[in-house]
Amino acid sequence: MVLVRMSQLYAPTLREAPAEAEISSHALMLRAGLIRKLVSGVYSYLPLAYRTLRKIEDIVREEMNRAGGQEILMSAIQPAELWIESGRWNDMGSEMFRLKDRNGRQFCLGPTHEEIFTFLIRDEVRSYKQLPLLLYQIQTKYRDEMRPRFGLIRAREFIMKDLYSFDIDEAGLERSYEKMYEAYCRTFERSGLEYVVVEADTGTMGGSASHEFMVVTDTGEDLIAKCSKCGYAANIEKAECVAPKGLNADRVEIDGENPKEVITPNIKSIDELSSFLGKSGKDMIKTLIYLADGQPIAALVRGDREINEIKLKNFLSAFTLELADEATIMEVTGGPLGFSGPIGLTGIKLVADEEVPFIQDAVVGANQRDKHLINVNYGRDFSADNIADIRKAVEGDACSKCGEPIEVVRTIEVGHIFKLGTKYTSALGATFLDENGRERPMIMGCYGIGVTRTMAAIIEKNHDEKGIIWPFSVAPFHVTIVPINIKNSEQKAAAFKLYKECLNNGVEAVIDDRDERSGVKFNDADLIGFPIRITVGPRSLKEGKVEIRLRQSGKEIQVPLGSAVEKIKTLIKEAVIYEDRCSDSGI
RNA sequence: CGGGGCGUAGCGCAGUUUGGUAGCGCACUUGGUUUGGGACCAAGGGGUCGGAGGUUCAAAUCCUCUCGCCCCGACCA
Repeated sequence: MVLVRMSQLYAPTLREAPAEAEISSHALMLRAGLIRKLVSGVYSYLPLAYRTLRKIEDIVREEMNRAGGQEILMSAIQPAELWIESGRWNDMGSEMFRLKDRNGRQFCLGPTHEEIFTFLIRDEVRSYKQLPLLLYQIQTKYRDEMRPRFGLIRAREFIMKDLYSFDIDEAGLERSYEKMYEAYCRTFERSGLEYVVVEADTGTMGGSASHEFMVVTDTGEDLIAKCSKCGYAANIEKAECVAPKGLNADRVEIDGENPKEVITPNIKSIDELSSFLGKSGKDMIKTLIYLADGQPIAALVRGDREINEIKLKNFLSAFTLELADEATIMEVTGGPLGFSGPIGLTGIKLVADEEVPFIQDAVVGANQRDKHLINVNYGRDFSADNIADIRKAVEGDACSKCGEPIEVVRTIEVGHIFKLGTKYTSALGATFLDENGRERPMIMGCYGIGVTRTMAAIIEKNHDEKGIIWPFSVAPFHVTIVPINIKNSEQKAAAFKLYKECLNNGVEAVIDDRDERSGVKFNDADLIGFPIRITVGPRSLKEGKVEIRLRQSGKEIQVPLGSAVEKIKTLIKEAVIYEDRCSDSGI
């Protein structure tokens, strides 16, 4: 190991955070000299960051290998042909960085690698005897995000571990998936990250099941619903809502007043309608006109609810779903935007949320300008073609598993695992011969961990007002040795002696040999977040001692110079015992 | 892509309303005094004011176009 002197280390720290950094992890990575931005969403990883990234990668690597994965490395450049074969050349849209070679042949910078992994194995793997096969890489991915943000949380270039499993049947996929699930848990535990696993939507990846590994933090981009009682957790896009009970949706005993027109001048939103009529949004039905694969449909939810477009899209089995423009609304409903309602809507499919039939004497749009209808009841005045769970879950909703109220919290997605099935293997012709000599497509799974995003999430979860607090397992260095005054020969000699001893004992250390005031060095140490700081100063040195301070707790102890390294080794071991235990559990 | 904001020294900002030829703090260099939680004194270096065009005797400042960056939204393995 080489001497690392703070005076030489390229870790330019900043007193003030650049104005562009909005969240702690981003600001701290810039301030602590971990990263610098090249362009929007593209960053350079400086020595401290790169050391941590390699540590995270090593943990990932160990866990992938343990689970039977074999590491390979593929190019970031991929030919368009394979994406055209899978149908995703168009599906990925402008999120894909595309380029052409000198002959005009089209390529992309890989946003993900299902196609080329499948291509890699399709001609070589011919027999069930070669399966299961788990291949992975840790590599740079490119996505031209429409809105990069939060530093490394949503970048356009990022490091990712992606593993792909190929199995002979569903049972095999199930086993591979379980292994990966387990490996992910261990990876994040070892990285010092608290996480929750949630059920997730499979999105454009396709496939039957999927789990996301989420880190709960106020600055996260994803919302999840979780139940503290039974532990059920799901991405908000996926979180099921429980249909209301008690009332019978097919009730016939409605004998109140008939629907009546009311004049609602220029009242378009539920809020406006609510204050105009003095009624709650709960007593209204919101009717939204969507284009599903280009065909207009009407979606109905309670006035105070929001449509979950993912649920609606999945329910309709549509490829695309978007709100209809005003012209389409006029054409379909006969009225302008803001006055749509279910009564008299003909020729288009009506999908109502499960709550809709239970709204009594509801307010709905009249499909005419400035008019709404009151006293509207489902079953008597209108009915829907389908009733389905299409609303967004909200805080306090009943848990779909146990009925207790759910919590909605913000999270960062650090890992995502999918059961893909045969979507890619069929499209790309990755087949094998089974025991009976029959040709079958392989059953595929894919499993991603955002390495750079994980680093950001670790900081997001482990910092205070002074800076980063690295968990031992991913800290760029375990120890920083700080001589109070480097010009004092006694301190300097003691500090370097200690430092060499650290190196000889495999303790990862730096020495802050800068001719700075102690305050500057202490503050930088806190900012960078070394788990242990050893202060070599006149106070304790006159008794032959040095001070060991823990970043996490702020606890400080004095130990004789001669036994400092032993003490540190013990401290590191204690922090690492947990990792060992974790590594030995399970399999 | 829609809405909003911002581009002036490495970082944080003032100056723009009312045009007159660029400034503050931190950082940096040199010398000195200091040295246990971001020292002090002195002397310095560093900016085609994002870019292009225009108006004007004169543009950081006014006009037009353009590029970049950030935030909110829509989107997303």
